[in-house]
Amino acid sequence: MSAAPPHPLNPAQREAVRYLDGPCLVLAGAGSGKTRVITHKIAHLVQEAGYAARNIAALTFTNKAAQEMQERVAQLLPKESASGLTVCTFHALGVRIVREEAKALGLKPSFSIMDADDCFGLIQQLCATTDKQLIRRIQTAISLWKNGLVAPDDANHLASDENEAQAARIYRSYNATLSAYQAVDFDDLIRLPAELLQRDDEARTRWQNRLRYLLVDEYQDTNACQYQLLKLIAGPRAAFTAVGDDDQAIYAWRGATLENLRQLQTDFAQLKVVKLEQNYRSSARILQAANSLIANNPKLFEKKLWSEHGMGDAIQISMADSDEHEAESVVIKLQAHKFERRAKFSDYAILYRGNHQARVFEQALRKEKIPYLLSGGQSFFDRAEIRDIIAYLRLLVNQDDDPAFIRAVTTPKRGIGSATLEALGTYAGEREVSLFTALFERGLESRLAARQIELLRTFGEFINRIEWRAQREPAGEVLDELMKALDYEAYLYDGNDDRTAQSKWQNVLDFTTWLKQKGEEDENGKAPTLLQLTQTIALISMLDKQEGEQDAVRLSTLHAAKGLEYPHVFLVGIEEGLLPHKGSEDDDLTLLPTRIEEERRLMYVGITRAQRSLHVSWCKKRKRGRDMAAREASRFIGEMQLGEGQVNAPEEAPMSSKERLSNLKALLNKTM
DNA sequence: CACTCCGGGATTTTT
DNA sequence: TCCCGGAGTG
Repeated sequence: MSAAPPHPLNPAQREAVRYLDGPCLVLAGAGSGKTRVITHKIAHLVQEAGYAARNIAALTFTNKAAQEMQERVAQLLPKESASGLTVCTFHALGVRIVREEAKALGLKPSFSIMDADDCFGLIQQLCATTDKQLIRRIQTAISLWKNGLVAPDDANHLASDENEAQAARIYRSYNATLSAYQAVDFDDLIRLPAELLQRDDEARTRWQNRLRYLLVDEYQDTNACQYQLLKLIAGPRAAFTAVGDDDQAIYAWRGATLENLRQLQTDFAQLKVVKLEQNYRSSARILQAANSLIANNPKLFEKKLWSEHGMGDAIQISMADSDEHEAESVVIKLQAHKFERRAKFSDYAILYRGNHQARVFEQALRKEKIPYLLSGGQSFFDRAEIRDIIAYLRLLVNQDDDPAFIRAVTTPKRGIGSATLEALGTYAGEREVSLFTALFERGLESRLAARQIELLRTFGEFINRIEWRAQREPAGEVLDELMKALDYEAYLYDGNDDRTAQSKWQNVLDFTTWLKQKGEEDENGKAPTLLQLTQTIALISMLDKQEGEQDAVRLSTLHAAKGLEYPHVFLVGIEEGLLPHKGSEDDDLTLLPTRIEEERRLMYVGITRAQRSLHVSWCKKRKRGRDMAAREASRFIGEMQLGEGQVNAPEEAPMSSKERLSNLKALLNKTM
């Protein structure tokens, strides 16, 4: 995803952009300019093919990708002709459809969107257990079922053991509870539109006429449900372009299925396949290694990346004595390399399999006072203070949203505790109404002390008053008033030390500022309502103040590095058991028989992030309990087929720092 | 009986 | 880092 290169589209790219006679699959190798193809194709559709921008939708998986695409389209198309263009995530399109078709789906337009935490809590309630492992397992099972278009009944039928049967039962009541809350989960945002368009001819035609051309990014990451939705919207005209790379499919564990790539060919016999094989990112040697590695996977489509860049630097493989030694050694090499190349810290990335592996590298970098950025990090919208506010927003929009009610009514503390809520919950359950509705009912008065009733109703009336205002005033101002009325700032200072309270309050202010700004801006000139804002917020995870400018080494998981590129890459911990990860062997009774292949693709993704230099390392021993366990180099290192002269000799370990330095010097001489 | 403290272990993550 | 579980303490 580099900035648009100065050269014109290459022949394959041009073909992909211009082909409009039917469905089109673009197999875009790593670094082959896929974003460029999508953005140019949008421009082509508008400027050459006579499509109105409002009839075109480009779908991505992340907000970040959508934003980047949006920006790059803006560089190609004048603002007027891009007006009404849809560039958003699958889920954002889903919200739009669910909102407009709410009635047909049995939902109020003010439905809530539950995030993973809410759903976790919900499942916890339903199976009345505190076993987090179990809850998580059920949660992922439900998600996989939904993504695979498996209904609760089917899940029950397919259940092979009691555990699965239990999960299937919970799946059913989970859906029922969501309906009662007037809420949907993330998976429903795709599933509900897909089911609706399947059964409702009129709605289907309407959306088919509205979105007359679809472009799908990262097609290899789509799940069955998303493919279904795509097919339904594309309809018989099948006017779409899917862009993806089967070699970079690394999300099978999340429900994505390469089956969708295969099926594209069977579902659309007239499918045009265009391969983008010229890579604009990496040196030839890096591509050779990547090609050799991935050649070990069975091929869906034959594809071989090449580049016009020179051979470039030798790929380095090194072995370290321990994970600490590996970190130290990587940091030393990085410093020397940076000095030698006069590079910036931000030219370097250290990539690993699991988040926990970052720790030793953080320590080593800190010791050397090297600035670094840790990818991932907790999402802005997951912070407690932000979730508090969002709970209020959700409650203002949808009073049936019980999870939001519970969070709001207990934050800040207003003398309503678990006992009161339990009584309220029992009563609401009997009456089959939401907690909010129940609190105003006379029948509740026999169940709770007068004092508790009073507290609850005070809260209820408070929400009603704000809601009344929220319907006629801008969201940002209502929110300011709300914060003041809650004395939320004082609440933060009450429960935290000054420093954290201050930063939390700052987050709240950032959030309200952001919300106010969102409340104004709108390409069509009309401000989004509180309802729209609240539903949008649910889909945004990261506040996109990506500090891309900072000169700092990037630390990232291989998964999170997908789509990014760095001049110099260190792949660390490349050992059997870690990559491929243990438990990825094919032999056990996993649902997916292709785990090793996915691990290999993960390695492939790692290698192809590198532009100029690649450094692969592994540890001979790694801390395991009290002592060190022996480890082996990953089979993937061998599969890279590095010839003589392409690899520097593995560094011997253990070494003293002195030895290491002299070794390093030798290494440097060799490379120069 | 409950709470805290320490040590060990760890897939991957978005919406 | 974070989370979980076991042991030790009040």
